[in-house]
Amino acid sequence: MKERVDISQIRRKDAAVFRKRLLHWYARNKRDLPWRKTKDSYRIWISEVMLQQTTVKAAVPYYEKWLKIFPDIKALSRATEKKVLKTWQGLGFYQRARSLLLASKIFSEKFNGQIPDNYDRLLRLPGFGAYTAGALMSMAFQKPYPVVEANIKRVFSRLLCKEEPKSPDFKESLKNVLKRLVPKRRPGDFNQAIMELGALVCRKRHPGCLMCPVKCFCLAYERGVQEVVPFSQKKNYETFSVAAGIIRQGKRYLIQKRPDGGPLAGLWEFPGGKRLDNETLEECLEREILEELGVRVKKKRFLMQVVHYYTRFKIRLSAFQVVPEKMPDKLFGRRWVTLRQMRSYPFPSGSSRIVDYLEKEENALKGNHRGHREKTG
DNA sequence: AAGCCGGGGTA
DNA sequence: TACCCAGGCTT
Repeated sequence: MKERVDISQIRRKDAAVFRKRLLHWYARNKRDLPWRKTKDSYRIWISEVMLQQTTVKAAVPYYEKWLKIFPDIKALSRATEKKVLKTWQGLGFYQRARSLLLASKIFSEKFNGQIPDNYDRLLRLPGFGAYTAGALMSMAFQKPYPVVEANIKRVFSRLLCKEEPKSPDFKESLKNVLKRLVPKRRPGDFNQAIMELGALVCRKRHPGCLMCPVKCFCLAYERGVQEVVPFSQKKNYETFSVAAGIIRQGKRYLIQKRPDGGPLAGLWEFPGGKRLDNETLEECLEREILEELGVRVKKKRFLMQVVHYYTRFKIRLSAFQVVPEKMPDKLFGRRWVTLRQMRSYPFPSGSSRIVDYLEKEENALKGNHRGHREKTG
């Protein structure tokens, strides 16, 4: 019986077979994704950053929208952080957006408006790690650099039948294996082909081994353990209750910017905070409003509630309409804004659903007004 | 090495 | 509901 090829010690001839099968499969089966229609390094960069820890489906509409607003490096480098965050709103990991803006300014000022064609230089830029630098080098500049990300880790943990795809050691050894496999011709297609194989065939659950072009290289498949390699582990969720105070003066609402460095930095929200173990939600609201704004709550009315899931916990966010005993005089960077103005401010997804509610409520009021006038007039 | 950073898709 | 995703950065 023919000996299975060990992909980590692959010989030149077998490596050629592996590449050929993979690229042939890719040419016939790749999805029609917007960033695959361009060779523009800026567009490829944007797509790679958007796709960090983000599914293709979630990234596509943001990619289209982003390029309309910031079509090139120059346009991005001249944008405000507020506009950049607003465009990114809902995509998560907002540091990515800030890093894009920072790096675009560096490209404009130090690299003649171009993305440098140099791995070590890229690696020093904000938002560039080993993956993104390798992706740009191979996909935008056609240089044979390997990349290691979630799909590739899963594909190779099966090919090699290794169970620890999260350890840095695995990542390093995988890089060395891939260095010998990445071809000088079409390195970007090769890297994308493995990722596409991971997304479409070598899936996390229910891998489609029968249609896999490289199953003859796969140790997990040979042993029949492709469903349980790599091993996954459970996480536990914690729930936080959060109270938010909606304070209005005429048509304007009080909003505040989340502090730099913390979670959701730079995004805007309503005053409020987490409920402590020893207090009710309404006590929490009163305490937070007093702590943040220095005023006591005179009247409060429950408006609505949303549950929002984060990666490691979830929050139950309750919005109250609040009338304070007196309007806060020291705003410390807070702003009074109308609902129309609020649309240009970036909000976290949970809070933006409160904004949706307020808009709906205001429209309903307008509707009643018109209806009333028509009836009486 | 481990924790943090988000939101949406998925079964 | 609990998992995961074209990672980067800090401690």
